Amino acid sequence: MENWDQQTIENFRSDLLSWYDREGRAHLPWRENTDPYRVLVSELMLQQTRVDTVITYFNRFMKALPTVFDLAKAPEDQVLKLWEGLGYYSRARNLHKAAKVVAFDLKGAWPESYEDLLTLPGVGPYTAAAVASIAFNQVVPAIDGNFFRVFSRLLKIDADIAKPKTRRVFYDAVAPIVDPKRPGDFNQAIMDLGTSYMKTSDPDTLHSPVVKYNAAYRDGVEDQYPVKSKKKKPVLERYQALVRYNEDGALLYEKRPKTGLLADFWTLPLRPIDSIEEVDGKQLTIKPITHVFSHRKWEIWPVLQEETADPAQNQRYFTEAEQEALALPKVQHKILQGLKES
DNA sequence: GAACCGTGGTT
DNA sequence: TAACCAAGGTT
Repeated sequence: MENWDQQTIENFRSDLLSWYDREGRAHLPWRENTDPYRVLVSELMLQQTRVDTVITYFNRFMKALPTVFDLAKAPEDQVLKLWEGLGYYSRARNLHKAAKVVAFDLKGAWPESYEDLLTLPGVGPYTAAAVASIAFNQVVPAIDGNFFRVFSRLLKIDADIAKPKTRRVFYDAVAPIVDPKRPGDFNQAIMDLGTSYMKTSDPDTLHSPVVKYNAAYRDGVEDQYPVKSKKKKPVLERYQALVRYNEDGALLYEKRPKTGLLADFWTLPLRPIDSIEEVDGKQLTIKPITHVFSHRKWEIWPVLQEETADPAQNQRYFTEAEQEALALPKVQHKILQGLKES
């Protein structure tokens, strides 16, 4: 691992920030100002999600709920509808909870320190540091995937970034490097660097504004960084989706459990099947509907049912108009699309 | 600390 | 296509 002296650190800050001032993504909507509410909403949305995807959601969200008080007062249905399709829905519920804490418990007085921000639901080490530095000028490194990638290459840090304890290694190495005058811009500059000249695949390191600080590139081993162990592949699960209409043409849905995957969302009733032979002649599609989550792969066979008994306690019929007003997960939209095409 | 938690784009 | 990746947090 490299160790920079004070002069190198100061030169690095200067080169990084002058590049950021020239070529940083100042146009991103959440960089319009440093309102902590806007910063928090954007950071929650950006967790494990691409910038291009978030832009549309962010603008729509801010237009519907412009202040932390608007969000705190909003019904959860509205928040989830604004989040529909973004995934990781606990983020939306935690953001809603955090807004209630700030608006109601704290009367709009935002926590400004890293430690205090960490207490908000959905706010972990990265997000607390991002909000603290961007909105409140606190000098802390916002260690995300970009940060790991950029500094693993610059400093040749060999620790596996998939391991939780590695965060500490990076924190210790980089905390002294964060610019004390412009910590928020420093962190955002690292992100911009990490998605441009120092992106994951096919980087353009030679033309990077900080190429002269890049130890991995200097030594011809840049492609070995960051060190990251592999994820496990999603496990296949097969289901029948029960397709049942009532006399009004409304479709039967079932509420998912309050915890776990797609917690508390409505989908068609899903019944596990152990083998393909269990799907009988009533199936509605030639091919199954497939959907991949982060750790599971669903294979779904829609099967037409007769309207028989009354809906169970966790079931309800929804008309088409009611379905459109609901926040539904992507996999449910896929099922509906599959039915329409059959 | 490993497993869990969505979705869409890229290789 | 399967694997990998993208501004992580919670349990």
